[in-house]
Amino acid sequence: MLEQLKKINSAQFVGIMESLSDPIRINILELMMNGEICVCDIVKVTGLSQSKISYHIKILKDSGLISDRQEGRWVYYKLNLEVLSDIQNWMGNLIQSSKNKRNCK
Amino acid sequence: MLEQLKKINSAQFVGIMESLSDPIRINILELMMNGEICVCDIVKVTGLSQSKISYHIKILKDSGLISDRQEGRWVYYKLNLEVLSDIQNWMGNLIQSSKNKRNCK
DNA sequence: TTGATATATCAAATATTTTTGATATATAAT
DNA sequence: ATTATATATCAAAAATATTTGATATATCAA
Repeated sequence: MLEQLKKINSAQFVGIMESLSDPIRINILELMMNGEICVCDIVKVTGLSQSKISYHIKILKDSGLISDRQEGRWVYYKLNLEVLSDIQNWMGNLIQSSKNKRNCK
Repeated sequence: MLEQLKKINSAQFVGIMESLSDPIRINILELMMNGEICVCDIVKVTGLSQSKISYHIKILKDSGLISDRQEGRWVYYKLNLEVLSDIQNWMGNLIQSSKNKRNCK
């Protein structure tokens, strides 16, 4: 099946969608658009508590959307663009399959 | 700003991600890939309770991802492909901006 | 070595989402 | 008119997710 060529499956997709389903996390991702950022800078910019930011970052990391790199006391996080592309493709597939199979209208 | 040309904003994006963050709802969307489907058929195919399906369908509908059409006793739902495209574009923008702004590596 | 900073984690409190079973409404069939 | 079917909605219960404040660990600076 062509399906098996897909990089992510339905369960992974749900996991990533879950990690995107919160405004704080979207905000964090948007901050990462400019490249790497450390936890303390996210805390400063957002004004939210450190433990709250750590909590949300963990969810993003567990879903695979971001990855980290430690440098001394700091941990820098950045977007995993490949995973975002996978999601984009998954949606593209859904759209395409729908268009092809659509029988009426 | 070019930003204003975007079809959906960050809040709408979160709303749609929320509606995608549940396996039952992804399952329902996948069923809609084949075109319109009524609630009772979703109930039959999934084996889940009718009120549960109605609950999840409402979330999908409220986010704008699906739309409905009544025919007699039946209500048929279908994917809103334009909204899916909007989401796909939103991700594309995030990816592109990230690539452009990325300074290191 | 002592003190300060960055981050993660934990348990308890809160808040939100989901499930369940019951009921309501509309449509159609007998 | 009565009965059956499709769907939506509601309130209570159950399940999950998030927030909060405290504490632990590691790194660095003085």
